[in-house]
Amino acid sequence: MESSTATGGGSTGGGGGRREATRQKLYEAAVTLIAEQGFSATTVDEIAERAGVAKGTVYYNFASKSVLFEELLRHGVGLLTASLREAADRSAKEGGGTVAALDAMIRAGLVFIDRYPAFTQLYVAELWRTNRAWQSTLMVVRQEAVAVVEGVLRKGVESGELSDEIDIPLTAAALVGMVLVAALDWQSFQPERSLDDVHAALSRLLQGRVGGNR
Amino acid sequence: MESSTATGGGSTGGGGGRREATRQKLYEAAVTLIAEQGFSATTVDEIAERAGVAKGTVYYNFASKSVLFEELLRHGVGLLTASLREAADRSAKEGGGTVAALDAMIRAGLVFIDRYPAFTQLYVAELWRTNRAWQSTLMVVRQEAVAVVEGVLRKGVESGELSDEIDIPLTAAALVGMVLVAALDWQSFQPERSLDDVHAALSRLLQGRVGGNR
DNA sequence: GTTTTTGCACTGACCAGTCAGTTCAAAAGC
DNA sequence: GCTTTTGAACTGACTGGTCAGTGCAAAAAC
Repeated sequence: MESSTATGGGSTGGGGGRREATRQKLYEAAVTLIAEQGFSATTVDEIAERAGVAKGTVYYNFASKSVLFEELLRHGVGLLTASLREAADRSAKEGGGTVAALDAMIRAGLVFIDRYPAFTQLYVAELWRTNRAWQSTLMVVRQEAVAVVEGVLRKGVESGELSDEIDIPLTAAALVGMVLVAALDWQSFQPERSLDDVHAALSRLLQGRVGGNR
Repeated sequence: MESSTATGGGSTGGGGGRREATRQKLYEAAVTLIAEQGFSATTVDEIAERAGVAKGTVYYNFASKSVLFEELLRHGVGLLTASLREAADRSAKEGGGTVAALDAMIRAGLVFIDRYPAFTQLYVAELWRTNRAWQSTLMVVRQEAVAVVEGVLRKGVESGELSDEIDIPLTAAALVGMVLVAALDWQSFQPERSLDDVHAALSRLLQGRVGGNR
């Protein structure tokens, strides 16, 4: 269903769907390899080989190795952000309140990581690196994701559900970190656990049933 | 001065001898560079230059680039573990209970990260990578650190202070992640905040004053 | 006199990026 | 219909450069 049509219907660009399919294959190959080995240790030859494509094709489709990587990052974080936002909105519609919304976002985060573990790994590994070409891309993209969480927290404070003592940016970062790290640990070191287990543990922590009042 | 190595500390100039001093300088140079650029993107020549040492000296002191890195990891995580354990023990001696011990460990973690940001960054970036030579080293060393947190949680459950519903390994991972990510975010994106601010935010989260009962 | 460091030339592997050439399906010409 | 042309997509050998690691004689430190 993919490549045979060169017609491309109303799509822009001369080649139609073939090109997009190639790019997709390259993304997929790159994300796994870079997550496993890191950006510098992954060669363009490897990416091309894993995608089943010649090296030249990589450079036909992307200006450089790092441009390929940057577009990968943008695409992936876009997906995550959309997923978080959707979870928050749905929860809001169901009228569960702020804590329910946070909980829904935790679950959405876990589902995302479960589905795209390689991307998550790569994101975490690169996020705090300074001195790299794509650093600014990463910062923008990070802020987008954290902002979704901050938005929910802010609403909670405004509505009086959450104490106005809480530090919104720091708390948002901590929550994101909690989910990220717990999920990566789950994938790497306790893959036998179910998503529900992990969600339950994080939920308990969020709701203060670990260190909390009783 | 700013020494962001996790390798400094303890041994004063006198004890180690000339060779040890050289190794320290190499650790310090390597940790910063690798945190900034990643392992593969950092060259041995760079490390030697930053350490103010000839390239041959690197190979006189370490069998290879990756051996240097592995020893760096072991050393750094050793310091972190010791610091966490000490915080937990001191808190236990003061009789503050489990939550106080967890809180003390959070602070110890923050202090460590504040002192050795480069090491922390590098550790997080490498921790979930598969396929690398030092992967097994990392797993051992990670388990050591998480085990300290798990120990405290376990004690809390046994003494009835914590619900026995909590999932100890997952909760420990989540707590570690929370501290790690919040601290790295603090360093990278909100460096103007004080350690106390960050500690307070995390403390609140731990004690359930965010999503918790009231 | 032994250990450690230096300086530097050298090698062999590896790798990002290039480019001249190939493929093939659709459009144009007949 | 059928041949020819076009050009986007793709190919893979090749280049120029980089880098881990070596070898070694001489200096420095202890």
